Amino acid sequence: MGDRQKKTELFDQIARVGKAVGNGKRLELLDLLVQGERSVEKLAAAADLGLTTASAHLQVLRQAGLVTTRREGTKIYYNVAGLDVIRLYEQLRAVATDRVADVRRARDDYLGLDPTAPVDQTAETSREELLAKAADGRVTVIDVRPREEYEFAHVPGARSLPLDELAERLGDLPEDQEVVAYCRGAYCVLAYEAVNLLHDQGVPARRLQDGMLEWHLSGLPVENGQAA
Amino acid sequence: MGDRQKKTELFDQIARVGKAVGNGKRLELLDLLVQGERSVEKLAAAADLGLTTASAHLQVLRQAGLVTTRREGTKIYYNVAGLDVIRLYEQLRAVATDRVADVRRARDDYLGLDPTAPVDQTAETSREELLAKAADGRVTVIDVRPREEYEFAHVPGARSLPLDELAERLGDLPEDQEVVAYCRGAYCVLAYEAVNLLHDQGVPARRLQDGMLEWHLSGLPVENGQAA
DNA sequence: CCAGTGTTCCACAAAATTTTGGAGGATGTG
DNA sequence: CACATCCTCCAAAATTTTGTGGAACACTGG
Repeated sequence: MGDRQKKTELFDQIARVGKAVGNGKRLELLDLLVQGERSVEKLAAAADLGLTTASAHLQVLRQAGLVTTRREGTKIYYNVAGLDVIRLYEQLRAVATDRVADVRRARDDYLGLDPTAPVDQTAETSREELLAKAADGRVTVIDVRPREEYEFAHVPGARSLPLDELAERLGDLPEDQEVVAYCRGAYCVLAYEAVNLLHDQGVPARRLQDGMLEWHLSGLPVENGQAA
Repeated sequence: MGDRQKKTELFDQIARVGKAVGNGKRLELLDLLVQGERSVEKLAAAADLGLTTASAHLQVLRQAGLVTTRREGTKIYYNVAGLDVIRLYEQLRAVATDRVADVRRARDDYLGLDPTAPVDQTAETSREELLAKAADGRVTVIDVRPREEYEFAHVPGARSLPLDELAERLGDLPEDQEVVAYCRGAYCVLAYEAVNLLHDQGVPARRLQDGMLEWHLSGLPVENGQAA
């Protein structure tokens, strides 16, 4: 009971899961999968990887139990294994952001934020605030992610308006109503860009704090299916 | 905003934290540190590592922001950086246990459990049950970890009775009262062994569900300091 | 200031992971 | 059945990580 060799074996086994999240590309794949299932082909393209390399990384994630697969015809769709995996990913991101200055720097750089500028509180809406306003119909919520991700899961009542199409479909938005845009999560640029675009057009717009990932983890309800 | 290179850089940075928990020996070190601060020397001995190897692993953990150091005279004590790190560790362990059959096998093997035998529910006490009984003074709670760990943090009202000393100090236990033993956490063997030993001596004993790690994460109060 | 202890830094060899291209398997289509 | 598509498996090359001694460094006590 409890000898050296078995102890090492146990920790090595757990480390397999750690190793799986110990590679930037695999985290990127996981980040994509959190938004919905995808084929190997799509994942490879989105993460800028060769097909075989992507496949190899996905095998590592699969053997660590973090993702599952589903075959449909000739394609194989990958998916995160469950909410616990999303929680692990989020916790990893939280620790990284809170504890490592380089991570914050890289994030600010990626999001194009000026770390010296004070955060503009009025540009963000909390989840609670959004729910309250949405109940009264006082706000238009737009999901600026690609349509497939919207279809997989979205904030109840939100409309799909992918960033690509936003500029040409400004007319679809109701007049004189505040717009709240959201995207994948805390590290997603789409909503930032959407809000900038809307502001340039004189539309009063705000960004939802974080995004779908955190909405999910908060245990808030989610809708799925085709756009209305 | 949001170009390929910066995205890769961001995920690679986050992966540094993932890599840190992607090695069995580092997990073992983390597991020790969760129970309290320790010098490099002690850590190396406990994890069965060379001094320089242990030091190297600790550097990786430190650069990932998972542990902090404190100098006291000639020694350097390592410590986990915060509750968020413990939460990450626990989440990793939970996912590993739930999602990977090999992890469960390794755990059962390490703990000496028979995976085919039904779990003996009566052998375990939940945290809630323990708190209720402890309030009435109907139970003797013993902490069977090494004394330093007890001193660093323990369940309020528990007595320190390290497994090493248990056999010779049976007389210290009050007669005719149930004994509940606990140790480090779900993967710690000490409490299992303590309960076995007590049963052999005819003492009615049970094991606390999980251990100090989970107690901590449940947000329950903790005491520290010398043994009473 | 010197000796001694505890720890980190450095450099090298060993081991593991990642990438890549090609072969091969499963499924669907004409 | 032949053929196309999508993906996995395999093996070799490129890159990282790990383990291990010795040198260097920081602090303490004399």
